[in-house]
Amino acid sequence: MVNSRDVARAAGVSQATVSRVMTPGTPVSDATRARVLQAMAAVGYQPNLAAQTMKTGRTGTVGVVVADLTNPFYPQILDALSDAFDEAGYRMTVWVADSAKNDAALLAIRQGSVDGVVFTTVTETSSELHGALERQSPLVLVNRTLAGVDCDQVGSDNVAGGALVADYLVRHGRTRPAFIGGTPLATTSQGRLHGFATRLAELGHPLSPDRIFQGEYTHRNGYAAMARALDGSDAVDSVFCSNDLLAFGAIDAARSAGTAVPDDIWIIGYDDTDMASWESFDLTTVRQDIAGMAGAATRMLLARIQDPAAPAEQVVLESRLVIRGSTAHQPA
Amino acid sequence: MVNSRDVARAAGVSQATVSRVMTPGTPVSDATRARVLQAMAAVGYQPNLAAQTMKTGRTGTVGVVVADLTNPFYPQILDALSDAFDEAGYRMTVWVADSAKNDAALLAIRQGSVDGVVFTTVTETSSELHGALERQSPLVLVNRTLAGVDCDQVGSDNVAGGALVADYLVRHGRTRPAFIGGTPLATTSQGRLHGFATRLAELGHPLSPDRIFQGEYTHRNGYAAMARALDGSDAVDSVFCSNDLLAFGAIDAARSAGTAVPDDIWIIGYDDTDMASWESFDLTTVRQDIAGMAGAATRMLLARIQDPAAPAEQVVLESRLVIRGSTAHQPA
DNA sequence: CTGAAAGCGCTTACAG
DNA sequence: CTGAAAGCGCTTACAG
Repeated sequence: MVNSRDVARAAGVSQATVSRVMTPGTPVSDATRARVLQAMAAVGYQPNLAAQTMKTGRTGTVGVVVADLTNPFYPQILDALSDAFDEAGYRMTVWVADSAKNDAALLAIRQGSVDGVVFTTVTETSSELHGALERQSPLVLVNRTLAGVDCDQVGSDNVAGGALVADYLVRHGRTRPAFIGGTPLATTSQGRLHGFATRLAELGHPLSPDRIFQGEYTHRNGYAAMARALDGSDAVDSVFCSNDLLAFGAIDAARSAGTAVPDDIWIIGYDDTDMASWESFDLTTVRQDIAGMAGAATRMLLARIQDPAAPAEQVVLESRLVIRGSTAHQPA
Repeated sequence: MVNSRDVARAAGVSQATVSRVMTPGTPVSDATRARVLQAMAAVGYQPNLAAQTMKTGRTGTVGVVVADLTNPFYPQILDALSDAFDEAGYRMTVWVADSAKNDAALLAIRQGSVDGVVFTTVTETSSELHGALERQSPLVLVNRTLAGVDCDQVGSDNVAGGALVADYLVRHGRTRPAFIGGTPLATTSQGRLHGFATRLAELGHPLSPDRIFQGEYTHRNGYAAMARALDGSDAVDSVFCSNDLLAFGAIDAARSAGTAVPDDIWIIGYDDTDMASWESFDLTTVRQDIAGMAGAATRMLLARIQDPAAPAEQVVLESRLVIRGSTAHQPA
């Protein structure tokens, strides 16, 4: 591998001058700069990142932890994060799924292989996480957030989102809804259920416990839960799924059972992933501003890397209901 | 940040000894090792990766370039690659989409920020790629491959896959098929079309040019192409889409147009992504062994990193047709 | 504006 | 088995 010393030799300058040419804001004469740049091109020089990192303490790489990529929400947020970090000139190391990866990402900060980490999928307050925060490791929680934890967080108002759905259903006379949720460990699913159930109760149509189904955020579970909901003795007239993936499964189950959507049953999802608007699903869903979440997370992480001691920021994005064909009514 | 010198001080040994404790196969007495390990734990030591990289020339990180994550094929292969590299103890830097990212990944090898790169989405023979190969940069092409390029490649036999579909359709009397393909730049789509058209001609039912539709690999394009195919004056009785995502769009278009699948038209995809088996699509498709591709690519890249000068290996995986409800017949 | 030199935190011959 | 020392390839005060 050719290094800055080789370039220096070729250009007839010192190694330090080569380094200065690469560092914006350092004084180098135009003539010298030109000679060095030409030498760099001639020998095919690329600065060694490990050496730069060792001197500067910055890697130019951030970490991102995503959950299960079979949930289209994660590819979409990963895509948006990729664009944003790319724009900022950062590389992105990705850890996919399973909770052990959260700790791997935190370890990476300590080992100096990333400058900071975005978590899209925190499920609980681990001691590792607390340790990282005490060490002022730059990290941002996006999507799944943790109440009472003092760190940068970007989420949407899941409670309000759940309430939105309750309002909409009751307003249109759908007073016997079921709830199909993700794992209770997911703070997103918790919030959506809470907002939904609370508002239903306020409106005089409390959600009965046997109409609450919870499991992993998978198509299969959405399908299975819907099959059970349709099987129940008392007729369910609508289903609120705590994400789109579950709703796709629910729609498929309804289709298999010969239950018409929306004639016999209304189905509502959460996220507004690209697929929600596909004709196969045409899903009414609570829209999350995925690109907005990614943009805010990126901005916050980069700011945090600049100033690890700054006060933590919490961003809550608004969500809104997008009405499509899996329910029959336009909003009032 | 605590370094190995701090640990040495705490353990009452030299810094070199601390380093030896971390390096398997180096002689350290049990007593010393124990003292050092205890000191490491006490001070919360983590070795600095940039320093290790500078000495060893290895980063322990590989790069992966994926295209558009809205195509479920890519999340699936990314997932599989993530598992495989994780198992091997490597971190994974991901570049998402657009062809400029291929060059960014090649640059990363030269800068020493990754030890090697897996490309899932090469579209053409760029000079950058050739330069990288001359430099013996460790890289593997998976999924999209390049004939005549001397480097490690893992693909499936797209020509045979296309022929498989032609055989199947003609055997069941579907002799007026259309082809909906991805961008002609994608070697995958090229091969599938080639195999399909060639076999159709051999069977006496040549594919007419006005029944060939090509565009980006998106749901929208699958939809639009199907709409045009259904609109054509001469009746198309079947459609072969060069990936599942296009086929999902095609199914949605048929659904919107009131064209029954498979009664009026048969639809076949390629990939066998998870979604292909969802009830909404129930898609007959050519199955690619995605996990097998990822496993082979990982194995080959790690071997290449060990020995950059070894002869290149080309792996071609078999594909097979998975019959589902978007076509009516079980295989003969 | 430019060079000589120190040092980031490791690994690894070289002695002992 | 262990220590002292060199060096990986940069950045950045310190002189001039």
